[in-house]
Amino acid sequence: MTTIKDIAKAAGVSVTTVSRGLNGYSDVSEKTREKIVRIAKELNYSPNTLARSLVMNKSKTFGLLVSGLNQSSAKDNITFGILAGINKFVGESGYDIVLFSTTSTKQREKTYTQLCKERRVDGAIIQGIRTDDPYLKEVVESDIPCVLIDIPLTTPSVGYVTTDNILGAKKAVQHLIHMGHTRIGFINGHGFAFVSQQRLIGYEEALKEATIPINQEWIGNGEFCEVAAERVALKLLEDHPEITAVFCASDLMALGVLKAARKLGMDVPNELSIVGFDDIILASYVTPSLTSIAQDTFQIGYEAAKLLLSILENEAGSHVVSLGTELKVRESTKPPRQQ
Amino acid sequence: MTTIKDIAKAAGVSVTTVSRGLNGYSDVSEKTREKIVRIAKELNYSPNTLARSLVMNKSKTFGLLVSGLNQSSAKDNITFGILAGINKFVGESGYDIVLFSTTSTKQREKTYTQLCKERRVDGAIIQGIRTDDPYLKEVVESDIPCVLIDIPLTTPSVGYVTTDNILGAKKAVQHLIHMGHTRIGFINGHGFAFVSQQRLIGYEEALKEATIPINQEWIGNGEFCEVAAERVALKLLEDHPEITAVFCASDLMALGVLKAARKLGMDVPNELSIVGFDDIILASYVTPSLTSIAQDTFQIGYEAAKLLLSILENEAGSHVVSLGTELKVRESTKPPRQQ
DNA sequence: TTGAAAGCGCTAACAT
DNA sequence: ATGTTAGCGCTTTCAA
Repeated sequence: MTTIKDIAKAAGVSVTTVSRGLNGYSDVSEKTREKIVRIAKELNYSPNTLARSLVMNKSKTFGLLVSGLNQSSAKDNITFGILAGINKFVGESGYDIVLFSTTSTKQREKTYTQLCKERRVDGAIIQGIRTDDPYLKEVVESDIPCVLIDIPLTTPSVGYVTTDNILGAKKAVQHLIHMGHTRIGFINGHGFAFVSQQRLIGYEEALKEATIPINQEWIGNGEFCEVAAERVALKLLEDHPEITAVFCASDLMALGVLKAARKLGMDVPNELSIVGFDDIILASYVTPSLTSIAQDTFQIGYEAAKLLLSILENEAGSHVVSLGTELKVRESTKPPRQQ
Repeated sequence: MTTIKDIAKAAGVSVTTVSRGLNGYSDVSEKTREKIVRIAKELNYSPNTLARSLVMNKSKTFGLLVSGLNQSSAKDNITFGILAGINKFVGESGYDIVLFSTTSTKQREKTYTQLCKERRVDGAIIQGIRTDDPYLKEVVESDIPCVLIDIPLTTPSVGYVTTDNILGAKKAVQHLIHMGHTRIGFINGHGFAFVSQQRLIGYEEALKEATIPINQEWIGNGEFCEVAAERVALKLLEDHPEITAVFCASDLMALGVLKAARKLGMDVPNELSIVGFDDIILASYVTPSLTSIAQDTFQIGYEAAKLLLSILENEAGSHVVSLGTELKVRESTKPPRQQ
């Protein structure tokens, strides 16, 4: 493996000069610089980023902690979208990404700070952890630059990217209200997800503004999981046949509700309207296709990486990025039948 | 940032002893070892893997070159599955993953070898490149341990993981033949994909074995792309109304063919049977659901990482892993109508 | 414009 | 069982 030492020897200069020449410093004569570059090429030289990072104390690396990089998340392409977005920005910026595997219990023994310090990442992006995750405390306490996705937390070194979940949920429920629904159920995720808290607020606000009373019995938690949502919806719809529409905090759960409705012999959308959230690919392909609140996961990832870089470079500016949503009206919603 | 030097000072021993103690060498007394570990914990020490990697000349890192980590690959979750599989294995093995962003043209200026050498990865996994990609030549010429996905190439340091695409394609076509189809079209990917070459062989073998003549005019290339496949299928089905079934080298393309059939007013499966490949999530959700040859992308990723580790550790054994497929019969295939 | 020397944090011969 | 020393490949004062 060629080193700058080899180049120095071949060029008859010192390693210092080689280093400077290769890094484009001005204080090296054009002639020697050219010579150095030529020899480096001849010798097929590649810089050793480990050595460089060690001495420069920065690695040009982002650490990535994503929870959804596993088989069970294949159906909702959220993690993938975020990953792709991060990848895009990072490709433009000269950084590389280290994927921390936090899936196994073994790895979970390492703290967030350890993970970052060991690999000497310049910053981290965290997605998919619950608000009660111990990592979060570390994120705040350490001064490692970090961008959280969907967790509202800022310090001088920490920012976050999220979607306007309140407004998104509101749009969904308002869509139902405008169609004439008043008895609207809600299958939320779980209380430890910030997005769930927000979407609940949006749900409640929409109802309040339409002076529709909120009925706690019509609200359930589906753990962001298709089967759990199906189970919860089954009970909800059986216990409360008055419900004419259900808003779900994720499309995956909406799929579960769809199954529940089918089991109960309820026609969607004629007897029950369903609105999802996320606009996953499946939403437009299932039958009936799913009305949903679209969020741009690719953009979320892209903005997260961008924000991290700006924090790293001490740029002034907000540490918060909030993205919009879009209501996609499809076949799963319809005005309620006249009674 | 705490270093072993700090620990050495605090413990009143040399850095060597600290290093040995922390790494569990036997030639250090239990008493001092305990002391060292205790102090390390007190000082909140994290090893600097950069320094360690530099001196040990290995980084406990796999480099990942995947082509499909972008927005346009969201519909087929192949890249995601592979990524998740790799992630699983890697999480169990103590390695970490560096995602090389090869999306941008800028990055593309760096050669494969440069990418790997700069980051000093111990090995690489490459997915989604074409057989005419210049990277491939480098993979062979360099002695960096590498596992290719779906590209049959072995050297002492290179292995590959693939699916039995010949048999897979054969199963698909045989399924159609068994149903009574004899005029079977084929929408392949493109000639620079190994899997396409294999699937073509499988298609031809199945026909030959059934003594059905091969008609080159019934074979087209859809570039593994939904819209391209739709276009190609449109022409194919118009020019050759005798065709009663189409085998597609990917589900995404099968979706395109489905659209083409719809445009031509052909009912699937009554007037046209369609078989796809991959068994992506969408396959079972579209209407009509898609008969498909399932391959396990998660397993591919897992096996790739596993194989790479075994190559790294100089384990004897084959450098080739070939996985099976499974025919999933759904609604898009049916015996041809009697004429 | 160039070079000598120090040092980033760690491991590993080679002593003792 | 422990310490001394050298060195991994690089950048960066400081001096010339």
